[in-house]
Amino acid sequence: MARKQGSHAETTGPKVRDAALKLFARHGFAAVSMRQIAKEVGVQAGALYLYTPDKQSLLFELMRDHMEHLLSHWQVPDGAPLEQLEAFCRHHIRYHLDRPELVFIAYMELRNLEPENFAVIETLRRQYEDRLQGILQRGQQSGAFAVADGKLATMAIIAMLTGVNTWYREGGRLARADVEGIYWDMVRKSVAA
Amino acid sequence: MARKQGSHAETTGPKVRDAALKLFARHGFAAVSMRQIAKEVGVQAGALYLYTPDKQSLLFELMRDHMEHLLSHWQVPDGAPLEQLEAFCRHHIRYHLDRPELVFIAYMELRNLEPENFAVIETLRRQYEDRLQGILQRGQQSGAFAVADGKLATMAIIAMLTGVNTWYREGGRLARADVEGIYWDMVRKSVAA
DNA sequence: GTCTATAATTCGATAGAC
DNA sequence: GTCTATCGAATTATAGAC
Repeated sequence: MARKQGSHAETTGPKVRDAALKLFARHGFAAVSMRQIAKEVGVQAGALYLYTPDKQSLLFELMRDHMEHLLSHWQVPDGAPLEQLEAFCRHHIRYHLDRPELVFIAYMELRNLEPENFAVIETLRRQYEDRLQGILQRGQQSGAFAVADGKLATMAIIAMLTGVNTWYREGGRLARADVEGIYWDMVRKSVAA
Repeated sequence: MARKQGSHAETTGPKVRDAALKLFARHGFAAVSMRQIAKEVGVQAGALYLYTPDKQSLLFELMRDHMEHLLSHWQVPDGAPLEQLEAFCRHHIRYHLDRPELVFIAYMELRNLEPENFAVIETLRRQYEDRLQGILQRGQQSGAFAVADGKLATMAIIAMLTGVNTWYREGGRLARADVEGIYWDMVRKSVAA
């Protein structure tokens, strides 16, 4: 417990990732130094390079894993477009409220990605948007929705829902279930025929 | 024209502000150096300090001026809540599409403000949100709107509208007037009784 | 696997010449 | 009002001891 040196590969790896997540979310990628991350982990700066080739990879892997998990964690269920849209909205809010730091980084640090990394993240993000756009499109065709422009409505709904992370605080006036329900009600009405 | 030295106080001051605006928006406050700004302006780094006491003031004054202008540029008009809400939405979109860089900075660089500067900007932002919340509250009381939670609806609408800056590109598929109209239609329905 | 030490750059900000 | 030069500190990343 008191030793300052030794082998901790299994625990230090995740700790580096967690420290980077926390500090990037709080201060921004560019404002955080490798020494700050090392201090948070409890090692010297040089030791970080056993777990990441460089600072950029630390950011990219956080964002890529987040987007891939977002995509694999939820699929559009069978059913009517209205039910699919409700499932999307509720899942989006729940997932984003559960991971405020990852969500924040994924939206704020795009410009700090090197071009090839940026392209990867953008492709994943586009896949997520396409799921919602597909739901809206099928609802439009079936007459369940009245959406003047599918792409605009997709971006509008995602922006509206993701905004929950800017104001919602645990233990506040509204419970999570309330928040989910109220957002869903607004989305439902906004695309209603 | 070819001289590299001399007096340019009247032109250099605004150029410093414009260069900071452009570079902060593109790369982020923390990632931009005073030397980069100086290069963009066409002076040496030392000369910047004739126009700003430090880098932080450059950021703060951009954000403060933006928020103050947003507040003074538009007031809630007399009329029914529905008309007020339409005016708010259309103005918000128009104003934000006209100043994408300032809007981006105002939303992204809050965490790079020193505490006292942050407090000033937050107060201004809150004033803007309160205008919309007031409109929704009066509409709720008059029966024009059905809003389950005024604060949530305020944040949802602002997030949805501000999101236009993430995807809209001049000369694209939709004209500005179309974008305004479609967003307004979604907002109107989302709070409809 | 972690440490210490350091190379090579870059940073914000200032001093003083012109 | 601008430039050059520079201070002092911080940066990413690496080398080599243990």
